[in-house]
Amino acid sequence: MNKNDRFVKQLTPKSVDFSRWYVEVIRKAELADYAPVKGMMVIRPYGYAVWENIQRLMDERIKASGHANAYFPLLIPETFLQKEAEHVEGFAPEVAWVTQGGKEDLEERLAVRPTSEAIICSMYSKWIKSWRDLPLLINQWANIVRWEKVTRPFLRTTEFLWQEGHTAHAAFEEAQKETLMILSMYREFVEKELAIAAVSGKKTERERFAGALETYAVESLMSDGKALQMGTSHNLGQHFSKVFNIRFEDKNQNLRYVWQTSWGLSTRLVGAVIMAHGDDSGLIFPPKIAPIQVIIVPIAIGNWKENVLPYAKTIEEKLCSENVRTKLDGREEFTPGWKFSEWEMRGVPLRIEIGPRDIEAKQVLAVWRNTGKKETINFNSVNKRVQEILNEIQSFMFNQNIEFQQENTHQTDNYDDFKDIIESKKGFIKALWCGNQDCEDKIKEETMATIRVIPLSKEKEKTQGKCIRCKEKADSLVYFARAY
RNA sequence: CGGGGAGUGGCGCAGCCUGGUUAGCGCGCCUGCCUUGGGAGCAGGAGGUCGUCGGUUCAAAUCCGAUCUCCCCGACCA
Repeated sequence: MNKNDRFVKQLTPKSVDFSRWYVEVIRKAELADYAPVKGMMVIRPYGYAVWENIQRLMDERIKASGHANAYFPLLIPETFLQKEAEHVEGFAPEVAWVTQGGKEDLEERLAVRPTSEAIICSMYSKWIKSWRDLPLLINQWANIVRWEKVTRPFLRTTEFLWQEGHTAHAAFEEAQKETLMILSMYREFVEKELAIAAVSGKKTERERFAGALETYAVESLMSDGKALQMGTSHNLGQHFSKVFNIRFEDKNQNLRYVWQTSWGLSTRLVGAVIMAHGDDSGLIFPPKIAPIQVIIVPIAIGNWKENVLPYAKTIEEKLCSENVRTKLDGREEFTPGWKFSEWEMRGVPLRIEIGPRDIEAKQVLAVWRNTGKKETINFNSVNKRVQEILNEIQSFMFNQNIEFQQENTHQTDNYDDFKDIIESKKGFIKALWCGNQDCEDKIKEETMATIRVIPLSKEKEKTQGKCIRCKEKADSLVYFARAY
């Protein structure tokens, strides 16, 4: 067995078995581990660091757009959940219930929140009395429990972490504006920070959030060609304000119900980053969210501790002082080759090698994780150049993902072609649709593809024609895909 | 929740069909020496009531039943 065989044995190649690669790389890279309760996982420090970066970058945006963070209770009385008919019907199958406190049975059972509309609305009805109280713009970072039948680490777990924004407005137009503002914020976040190309738009009635007037979503393609919802933004209309009695007196002394929105994105995004960017050697993190952006591997030869290590430490300190997340791997028990593979598997975007030859030449060797490209950098310009390279890697990864999305976005007006593409090539299919839910259901039955989004910017000329399946007059051009 | 597969030291597996010494192998781990520019080598060592509960038996990792968890494929979802 040669060295390469041995390496391959450690991680199922992505190209051979995508699902297996996914769960293996999560465990080997120590992102997460399974917990004893079905569908629950432990997010380990390396995985949690990714979430913390996502959280930080998202939180900045949430606050910059005028929202404030708050925290609402984990447990929701059953009667609260039941107020909005569609809401309770939608979530009933996956709610976990608390029925006992200590040894006493509770008079009313309590839901472990599957989402917080009910509890937040009940509070909003107390807080909102006047037009002066609006808009109310609150976000919370919280955990959520949904008793899903099938679970996968990060993508769908029984408990997950997310942010959920809940806003209340005086007019429909304001709520709609908020809904779409958040939608574009999510998309910008996904593309800029996660380096994943996205499409955004409205959901069909079938895919709409339980209780919402309209649901919008950002969707991306994973590298197996399946689509993943990256974030959703809902215009709740007055569905909740009417049942929770959230009213305000306007400037003309009329009593009115508020218009609401809610929106969220979750730890699922960690899974998205894994699936969108990884390769046969393991993870590849976009620099913006990488827990470690630069790994320094000293080449341990001879009395390297005297020759090499001090230089390596100096470089580490320099980069850290510039807020580049840098780690020096000075462990003596592993060879450089072992460390190379290890940090590649763990997705560190840039590796810096420094050995006696480099010291001699007053340089370091930088190696790109995504392309394998190598570049020598003079000692004096390490700080500047490393930061440039990290930016280059970020945009390279994004551009590459845009290309991937383009290559895997097909368009057809022939249903047989449609079936063929979904089966063989996967990816997005842009096709005309009549707007009829029955047709949408049939397409799902026949092809397992669903409508991911109806793009907002309708290109008028393209929406003219016939529905891909029923051949009735088309209502809109939509994105179909098989989805997670 | 339906169909399929799997649970044996940290990881990957063999053993089970046909019950019977001390449950074995590779990797990892610990100690020492030696190495280190793409997963080094040698020597010694630690670690397992075989997922859990119950049954059959003189005797169970092995046979039977139940249950939990994981993986894959469907129906449901961030």
